[in-house]
Amino acid sequence: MVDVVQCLVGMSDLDASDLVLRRLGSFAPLSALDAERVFALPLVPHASPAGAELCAAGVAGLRPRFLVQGWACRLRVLPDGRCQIFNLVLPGDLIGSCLRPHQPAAAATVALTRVETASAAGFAALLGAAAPQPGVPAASPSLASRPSLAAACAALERQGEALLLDQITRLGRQSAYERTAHLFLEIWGRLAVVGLAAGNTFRWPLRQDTMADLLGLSVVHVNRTLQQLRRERVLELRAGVAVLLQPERLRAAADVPPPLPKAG
Amino acid sequence: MVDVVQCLVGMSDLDASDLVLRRLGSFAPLSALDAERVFALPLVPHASPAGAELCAAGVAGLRPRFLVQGWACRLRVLPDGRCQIFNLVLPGDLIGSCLRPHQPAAAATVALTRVETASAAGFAALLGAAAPQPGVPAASPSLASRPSLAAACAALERQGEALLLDQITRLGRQSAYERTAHLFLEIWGRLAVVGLAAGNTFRWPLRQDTMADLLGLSVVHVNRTLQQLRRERVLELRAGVAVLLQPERLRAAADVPPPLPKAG
DNA sequence: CGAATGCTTGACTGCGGTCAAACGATGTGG
DNA sequence: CCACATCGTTTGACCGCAGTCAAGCATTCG
Repeated sequence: MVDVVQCLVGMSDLDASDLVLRRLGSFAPLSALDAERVFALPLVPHASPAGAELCAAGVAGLRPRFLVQGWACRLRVLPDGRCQIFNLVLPGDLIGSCLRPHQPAAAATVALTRVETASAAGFAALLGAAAPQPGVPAASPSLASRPSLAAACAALERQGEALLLDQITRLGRQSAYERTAHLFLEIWGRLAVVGLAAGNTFRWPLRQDTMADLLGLSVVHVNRTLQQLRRERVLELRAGVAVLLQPERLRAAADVPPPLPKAG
Repeated sequence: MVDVVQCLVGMSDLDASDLVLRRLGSFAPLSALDAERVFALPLVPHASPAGAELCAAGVAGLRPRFLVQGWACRLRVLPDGRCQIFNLVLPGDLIGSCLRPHQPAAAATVALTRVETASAAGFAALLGAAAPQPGVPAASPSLASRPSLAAACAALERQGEALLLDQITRLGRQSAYERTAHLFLEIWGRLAVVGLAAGNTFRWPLRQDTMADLLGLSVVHVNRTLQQLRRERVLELRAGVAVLLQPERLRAAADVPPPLPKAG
């Protein structure tokens, strides 16, 4: 129960470094040295209100940042007003790329709730330092041989791409019901990694019109689909909190096999 | 007319190095030195038949390759047999990443026609030489100051992501007619960059069921949409050759503003 | 010549969009 | 404290885009 409260209230017990560390270590455990380095990063959170544009599309020279609190998303608005959300950005995720720094973003990033971000400049510097530094012989491929920060970062960005592919599959080949089920499972898993899910329960700050833009549906149909999930007692969704009552049924509905083979 | 024949017959007049050079230089012109370096690469083509899996999903340690002939795609097959194509891989495109080498691919790559690929190992090595570390440039910012190979490569991968976002927009927010129009425009532009389009005319080796898997439609409806485009004299599509009779009307239908602001 | 493959067309159905109205919660000023 | 506005959710009625099923046609190939 304490877990539930802590997770739902926010992150009062989990600071930014801890969060980032969990996120980076979620693919392959970091070495103690790397963990210490990350933990020592000065992650000063900067708050933005809901609706703020955290990153404009096409603007070059932006420094990557970590999202440490709240939810954001990347989206595009068509000339006629239609809007499509590409992916959600959750706490621990990177805004901008560490491996391709300074490249202009392909899409705008917008805060969906009040958010806090922290510059990842120090982290990017770590990446540059981690590989060639004294200690490890230069020419040796430190990327492959041991789980390093650069590898964690690469895995992070690779997962980002995999999530985009999931999104394409949802939109192209799944029904509204399947899409919705799949989305809840995805977010559940991503939040759990950074300790923001308490069992089957987690915060769900998305409005139904936002879910519509994300799932490629109309608001009305999102509502109908949620009603169905509630009626079937598969999902509980009230007051900004989601409870997955029957994850197995959700998984069966979503039909997609567990995404990543953990990979190294 | 000669152009048309050359482009439609294949690439007898354009070797692999030339192709790759055009592709890399399509974002920002390469310096003479870089161009020379690329041109000196030993690109030995390796042929695979249509249907061959060029890259399996989830397998690590793969070396990046250039596609130098034919069309391929990245796709996923759902447990129940439904199939979704994520993007097309056209001549000059990279299979696998140069900036994140050895990472397992998030999706399988399959040849749609007979294809020829050439290892990009030499190119990746060039990258290592041009910019000391893959990732953050150590001290001297060769990335930002002048258009280098690494920048070209980053732009390449960035465009790849932008195309995925386009695909998401198509599937999530556009009608069948709009999706189809948008797709033809995208491919036209991409082929033109590497000299594989003769004016409004280019090869189109896709079957209608492949287009269905790409556009998230049924074969029947792809057919109906193509019929409509033909009836309206906007598109000509016969014998594996596409002609955009009225690109402006296509653009109006696709509704998406010209994608990239050229960016640097 | 028949078989296989891919394209085309028609008839029917249904998922999901649109329009419209009502409802509940929250907030705000008189 | 209430009247009222605003915002998000909910529900119903209706409709159309696109899927499914099924058959027929054109080409290519064995």
